[in-house]
Amino acid sequence: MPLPFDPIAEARRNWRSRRWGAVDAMSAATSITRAHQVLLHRIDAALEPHGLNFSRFEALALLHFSRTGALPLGKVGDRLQVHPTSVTNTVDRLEADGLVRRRAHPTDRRTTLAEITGRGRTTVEAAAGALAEVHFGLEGMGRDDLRGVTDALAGLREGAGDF
Amino acid sequence: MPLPFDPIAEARRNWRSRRWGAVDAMSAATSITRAHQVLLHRIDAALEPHGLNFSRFEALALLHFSRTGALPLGKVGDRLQVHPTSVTNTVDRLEADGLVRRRAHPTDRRTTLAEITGRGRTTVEAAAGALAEVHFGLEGMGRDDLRGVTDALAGLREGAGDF
DNA sequence: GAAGATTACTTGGATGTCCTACTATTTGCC
DNA sequence: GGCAAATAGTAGGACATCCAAGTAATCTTC
Repeated sequence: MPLPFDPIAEARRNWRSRRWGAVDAMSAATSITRAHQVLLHRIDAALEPHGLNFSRFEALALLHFSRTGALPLGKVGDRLQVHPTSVTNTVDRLEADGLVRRRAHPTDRRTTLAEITGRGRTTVEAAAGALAEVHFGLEGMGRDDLRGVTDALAGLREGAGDF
Repeated sequence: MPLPFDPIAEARRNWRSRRWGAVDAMSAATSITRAHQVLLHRIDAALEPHGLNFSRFEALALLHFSRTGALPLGKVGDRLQVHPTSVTNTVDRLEADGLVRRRAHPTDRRTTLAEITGRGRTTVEAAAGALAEVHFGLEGMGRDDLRGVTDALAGLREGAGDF
């Protein structure tokens, strides 16, 4: 059951009346936090029938797109912007499910490659279809809003040193 | 060290060439996910000297704003859009730190109230200042972008049944 | 060419979130 | 009144993420 008011609009009023400052940033940060929560829930629900969550889907898609179907774990972490230990965890699970295989790097024995399997490829294709069907949990938003949000946040990502 | 390209722009190219669909939604969802990660990290870093994380700060601010300084735990969860068990966990920690106190509801014995303490109020005031100083981790974004993002995501939140 | 620094990955531990299931209390309805 | 249904909070468990530290291999530099 919905609240009878927008909680972020209410927070704006409170912040303003206390003169706490950065009201627009507070609103945007809170909106992004909540949007992320809603999105992740919807996306994971769409992926659940395929045995994936969003992290594992992203890793699998990255391998699927790669030239040879295999990448060093470190590269996966760089591209998905997650901690090395999270990559280990993600690949552990993908490997246990038979969607990915660990392989030795041909020349650098420090490096482990994650290689997508045939089952990994069919799974990620089906999962991508499921995500597209639910519009990544963003069903209600129009193209202009989608692009507006993406563009506005690109500056943030760049400022964070992503690219 | 930054990537030599925007990973989301690269993902767009891959999705388009595979005809996976919902490219704009994919870009927006991925942008929001990453933005959330960056934001949360910066916000928690700003709050760390005050012994808070974002969840505990939000709960504390909500109590601080409330008329009597006390709210049922359930109301806190509704307003912050978090699971009841997360509220229990959050209040456990705030109580252990002496920033909040559990009290019995005067008439409904099922209900527990969380009441902010004097130390809770001084802490949340200081923490709010720290957050405003770093613009909630959104330093680089202008007012128009901040408002644009907030407005665009309001529809999503409403569609999710928040209000 | 050998020692020290760097890089790649994993392990173990802390945190935080959610879900399911449970107890206690109150409300609704006949 | 009394009993079923709903509500409030908590405990226990699963899962994902990060950090710190450890091992192994490679690179750098003199």
